[in-house]
Amino acid sequence: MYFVSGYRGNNALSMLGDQGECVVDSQPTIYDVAQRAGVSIATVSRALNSLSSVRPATRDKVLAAMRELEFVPNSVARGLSSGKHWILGLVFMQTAVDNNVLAVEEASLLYTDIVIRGAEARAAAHGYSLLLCGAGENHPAGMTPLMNLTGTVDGLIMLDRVLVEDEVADLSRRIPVVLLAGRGDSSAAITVRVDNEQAMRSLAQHFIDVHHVKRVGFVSGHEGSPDSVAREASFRAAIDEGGVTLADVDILKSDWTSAGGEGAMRGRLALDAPLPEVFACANDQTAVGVIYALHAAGLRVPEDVLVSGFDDITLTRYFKPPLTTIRQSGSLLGEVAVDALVATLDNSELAVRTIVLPTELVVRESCGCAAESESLTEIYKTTVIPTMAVN
Amino acid sequence: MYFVSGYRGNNALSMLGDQGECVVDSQPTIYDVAQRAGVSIATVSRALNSLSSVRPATRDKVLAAMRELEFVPNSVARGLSSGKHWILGLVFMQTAVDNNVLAVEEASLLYTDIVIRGAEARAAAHGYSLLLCGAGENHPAGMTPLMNLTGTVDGLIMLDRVLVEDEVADLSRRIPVVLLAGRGDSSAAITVRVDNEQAMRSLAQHFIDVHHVKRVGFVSGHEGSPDSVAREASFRAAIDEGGVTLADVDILKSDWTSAGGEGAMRGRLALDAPLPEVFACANDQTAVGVIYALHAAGLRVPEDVLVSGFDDITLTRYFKPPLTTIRQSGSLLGEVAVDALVATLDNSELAVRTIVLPTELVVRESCGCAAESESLTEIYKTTVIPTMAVN
DNA sequence: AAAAGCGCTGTAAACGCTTACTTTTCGATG
DNA sequence: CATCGAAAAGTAAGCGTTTACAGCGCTTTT
Repeated sequence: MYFVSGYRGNNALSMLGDQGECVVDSQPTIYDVAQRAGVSIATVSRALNSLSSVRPATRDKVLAAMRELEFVPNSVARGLSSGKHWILGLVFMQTAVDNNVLAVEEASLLYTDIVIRGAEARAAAHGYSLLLCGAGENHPAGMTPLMNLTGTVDGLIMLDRVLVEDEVADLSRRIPVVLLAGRGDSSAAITVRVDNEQAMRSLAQHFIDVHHVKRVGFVSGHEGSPDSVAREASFRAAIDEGGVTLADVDILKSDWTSAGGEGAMRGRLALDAPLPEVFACANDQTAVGVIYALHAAGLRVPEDVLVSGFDDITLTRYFKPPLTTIRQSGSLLGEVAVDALVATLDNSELAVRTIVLPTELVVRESCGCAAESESLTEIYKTTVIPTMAVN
Repeated sequence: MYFVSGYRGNNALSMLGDQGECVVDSQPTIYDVAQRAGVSIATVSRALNSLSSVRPATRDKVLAAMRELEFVPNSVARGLSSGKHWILGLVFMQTAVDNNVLAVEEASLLYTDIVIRGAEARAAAHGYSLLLCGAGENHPAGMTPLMNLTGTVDGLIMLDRVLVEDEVADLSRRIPVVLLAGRGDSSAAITVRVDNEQAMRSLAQHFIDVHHVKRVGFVSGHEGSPDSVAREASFRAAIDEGGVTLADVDILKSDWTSAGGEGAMRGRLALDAPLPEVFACANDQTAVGVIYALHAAGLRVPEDVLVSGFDDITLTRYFKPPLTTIRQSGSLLGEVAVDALVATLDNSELAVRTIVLPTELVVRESCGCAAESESLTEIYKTTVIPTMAVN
């Protein structure tokens, strides 16, 4: 039996009945547990971390005391002491949420959210929580909040190039950073992205080889978004190779949203110039808006114009016509990002600096293929996914 | 000029060039700043918190030192010391994300994500970050991870009744909790929810008064979900009052997803019993699936059967037919939840324990109203939103 | 039987900050 | 110019853990 010398604890279970109200009284600490179990705080800590060298009998005593006191370890204190926080940060573009709520709710939604969910699930599997950090127009303060996270999270995942290269480098000098949907040329961080090149190439080939189009159009995502830029460039490249026309007038600027796609197409229709045979859209929502505008103008899809999307969000399967699109797995993207980050955290070294995920062309009716071919998905599996030690 | 007595710092700017790699060396602390500025750490802390009583000249010296050292305050240490973490936790139902990724990606998506985004934006406005914590089938560990968060976050927002009342009470004994989409009967926590009753009542009235239906059906959300239960009960009550029939065979079980809605309707159609004139669905995705199944069976909407949704997610506006639905603002829900939580954190006391947000009936074509009436939205504004001190 | 080794456990010093309390500084006053 | 009081700055004690190091009681070795 030992006597704890510098005992500081003060709150052996003060569980004053169940009065329902939120009575936040100070919680028991390892000092309380130690006292009750008749051991030192070091032993409590060791038992807590199921570390080596605690005699079973002692461990049981400690565990019992913890149970009796309803002890919950303070993860902040653990974090301060050990430098490990078990929290991963995820930074994403958060478009303005103001009074005009409903008008903007959709922007870039869906896809980003699926990534977030994939990341969360995987993080949880590794024992981490996910700290969300929106960035964008209505999150003004710039780098400061991100820098402050630096002491809270163990690593950072950044979606959609929220920062410029220099800022990423600044950040990654403090903690490991994984970039999502970047262009893959960051020297400061690991990059995980989807194979936009192969995706747009297969789409272009499909249009050319199967539907024999001679003239195509493209509807972009949000200006400057790396994914949008990559998709446009890759599509153009493949189209050029095929000897098909992509006129400037047929490259429409949108913003990832249905409303944007609708607006862009209305604008194009107003020009009264002859339309291309097909519009490839930077994502599914845009395609939905584009088709809506075409319908409104009395044009049929795919009879008069072909349209394709990107992402394969679930809902577009239920559209009329069902959307031909590129399937990419957002959750996989999030999962791989987390795996890469955790691997970095564990090994401090990763084999590859860039991971490219495969896509798949999903042929449905909006490109003019027959309804029966819906389940016929031509698969263009691409790049290697480096196997990473998971778990 | 002072000499710091117990100086512990050790890393005056060790910014070894820019070698791009992630070199995580120990960061400067207030001790380093203090030394460089020739003051004590207390003064540094006070300058950092722009607290009273720091002479401008001194403050400038300190700030300059911080800038030179690229000092970033360690928020974990601040949290441990002050008990304030500037992090809010948000717990949500995370449906399985496994190999069968694409099949399940949609479930409960969209709406929850909008809530999350609203919460994040508002939290950021208050200076807080959002810590995401998924719960559900693939997040096994039960209460433990939530309890552990207790020392990390200042408060908790829980979506969709992830926990039973007892568990909520356990949690709220440690930190303030706000419940979302609950039934409003928790004594342990503040509840924020949408006015399902008024919503379903106005929908029922519309069907009865305008479309003179005699027999209706309902397609539920995920079993046991409080929102689904509330919507079904309210719809039934309003329908009963109107003297209209809601037969058991016309109450279909679904799960918030399009696939679920489609499956449920296929099952109903297989019965070969006469259909009701209208199916009210628990959310928009379900309605999309239901319409899909009806179309597949050669039935027209709204000519043969009327259909309505709930949520007013953006994409359903672009469907054929455009969906009649109940608009609720997910981001508002998230924002109000955060406001309520922050208010609790500030005042330790809030006027109301339950906040009910209004909904709005949005009449489009799927209920049989003319296309022209699309923008004619009958507004049934309901309950009071208690004005909360924001900012 | 003393020395050495090993397995547990205790002590105390971090971790990086906030803050109560104390001391110094400085301008104003008589 | 000494005195006083407020303002500014310093000292040190936490906050709740982890962990290096030390110590104690055994068993094993010689």
